[in-house]
Amino acid sequence: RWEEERYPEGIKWKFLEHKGPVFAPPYEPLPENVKFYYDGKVMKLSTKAEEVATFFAKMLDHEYTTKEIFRKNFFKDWRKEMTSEEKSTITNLSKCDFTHMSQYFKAQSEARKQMSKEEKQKIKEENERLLKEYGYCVMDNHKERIANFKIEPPGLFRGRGNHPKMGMLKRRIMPEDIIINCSKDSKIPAPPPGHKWKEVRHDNKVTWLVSWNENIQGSIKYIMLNPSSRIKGEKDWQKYETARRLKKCVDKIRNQYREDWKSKEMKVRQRAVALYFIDKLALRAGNEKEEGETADTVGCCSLRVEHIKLHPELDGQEYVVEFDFLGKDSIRYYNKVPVEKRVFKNLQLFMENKQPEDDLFDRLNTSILNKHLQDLMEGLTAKVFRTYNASITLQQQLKELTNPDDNIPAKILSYNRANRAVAILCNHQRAPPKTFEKSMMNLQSKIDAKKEQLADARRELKSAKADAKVRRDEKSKKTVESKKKAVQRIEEQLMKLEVQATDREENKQIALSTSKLNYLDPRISVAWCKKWGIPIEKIYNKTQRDKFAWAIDMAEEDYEF
DNA sequence: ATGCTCGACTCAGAAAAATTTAT
DNA sequence: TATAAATTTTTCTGAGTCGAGCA
Repeated sequence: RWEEERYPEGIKWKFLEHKGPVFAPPYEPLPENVKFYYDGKVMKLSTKAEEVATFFAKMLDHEYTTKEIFRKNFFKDWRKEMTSEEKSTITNLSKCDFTHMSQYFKAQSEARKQMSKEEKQKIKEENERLLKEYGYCVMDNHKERIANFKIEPPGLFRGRGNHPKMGMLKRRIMPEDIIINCSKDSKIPAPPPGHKWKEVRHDNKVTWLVSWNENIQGSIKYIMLNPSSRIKGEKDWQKYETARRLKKCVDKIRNQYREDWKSKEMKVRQRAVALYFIDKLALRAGNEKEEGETADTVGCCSLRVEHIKLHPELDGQEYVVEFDFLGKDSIRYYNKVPVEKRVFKNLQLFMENKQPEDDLFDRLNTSILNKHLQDLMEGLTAKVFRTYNASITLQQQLKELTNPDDNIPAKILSYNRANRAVAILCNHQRAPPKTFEKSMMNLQSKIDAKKEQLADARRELKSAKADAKVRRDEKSKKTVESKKKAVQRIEEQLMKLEVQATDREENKQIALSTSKLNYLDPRISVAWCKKWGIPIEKIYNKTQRDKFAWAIDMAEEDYEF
């Protein structure tokens, strides 16, 4: 079994064979009748300029294309692709008219939807062929699914939030950009005809199969294995085992940081307050970021004075800290938290004589914090607290919310509520679905209809009972029984709908999947399912069952995180 | 020691695609 | 029963974390 350690320190595999990546399809120029207009006049673009223009045209309905930075970055990069003639003509983006191009793409996608069954089937088969050929590799003795075997196509960079590089051109990746990683004794993948790989290497200290440099941030991108693979699953399992080790010593660590709030050293106090936030609020570590290269977001260690407000008293509570900042992916974190007096006093001290844009923890960074954590427990880092607190919260909430007498849908509602508690803790949010209001109304009208149906069924039952009382024969007794069953069935259906409505309403802006996939020890969920006889499919879909296969056959109903 | 950069990996929500349900 | 709408699942790729290596 792969759960057992089989590799020497740092060695990730002994044998690795794969077919290399799938490249983005080449650009297909627009048909002659699709026009681009500049300053009201038709203009035929060179192929390169046209390709980049289509990227913009395809996004025309998106809010991005109205943003100043997006337009500026796009225009700058687009001009680099133009011929000198085009460059001298096209000098103002506002005079460019992409609407015809945009309409053409909309018509295309409409046509795609209207394709016949046979055509759709053909495309499906082609995708399956591609997956079969390029979607798998052999790592040691297993055939494993590859996560992202397709190279990202060229396009316009879309950052999250207020990203300074939004709209820049993401260039096309060629075989000459690609580094292949595989074992020496494997069949080396062949580059496309007429091309060469940048490099072929044989590094079994890393898990990736393919890498390339990306031109926006200058970072490296990788092709790696699917979460269902041994190499990812084993790592995932280890992550939860580390979090369980933290469970054993978390009380000691908490006592320690509470002591440190009183330390003579500023650095130690800051470390202790930051750790308290990470533990209590499940904040991310907060590495420093290069200014101007990315959106302005922060985590715990990079919090600035402007991100918190101190309220000696607020709404009847003492010592309230009000957090308001943008975290990962520019998701807003807003929270009012009552804290211990010592924490409050320390925060006042840290903020003394500082400007709003100054660091709150000026003597602290993630490296200092993680070094300290390493001393407290082997393998302990800031993110382990998130995993630990998420998993322990799920376990405890499940214990609290599961009612043994509930039916399966009600128990699943309890599960979702426990999951939701974790998502809220971790601040996993989503944009409310576009159709949310409408979908709630539909559900409500279904509930109303069901209620009426129930009332009818009850009336029928009543009259059947009266009838049976008079006639006192077998046949009318049977009628009563069947009417009773009908009422019960409808009651159950109604209840199911009401549960669904509650669940959906509570879930409006909460994203459950991130915590489910990355923070909750799956063995807790598996054990809960076993304990209450809930089919695992009700909790995990196919992908999730594949990812958590290790937990599904490992955990028994008495598993404790 | 310390700080900085880079590489490799995990984690993140949006969007597209597939599937299910309603009409 | 075909089509459209709603919902769920999968894909996509950007955004973090964290440790190693180097000056």
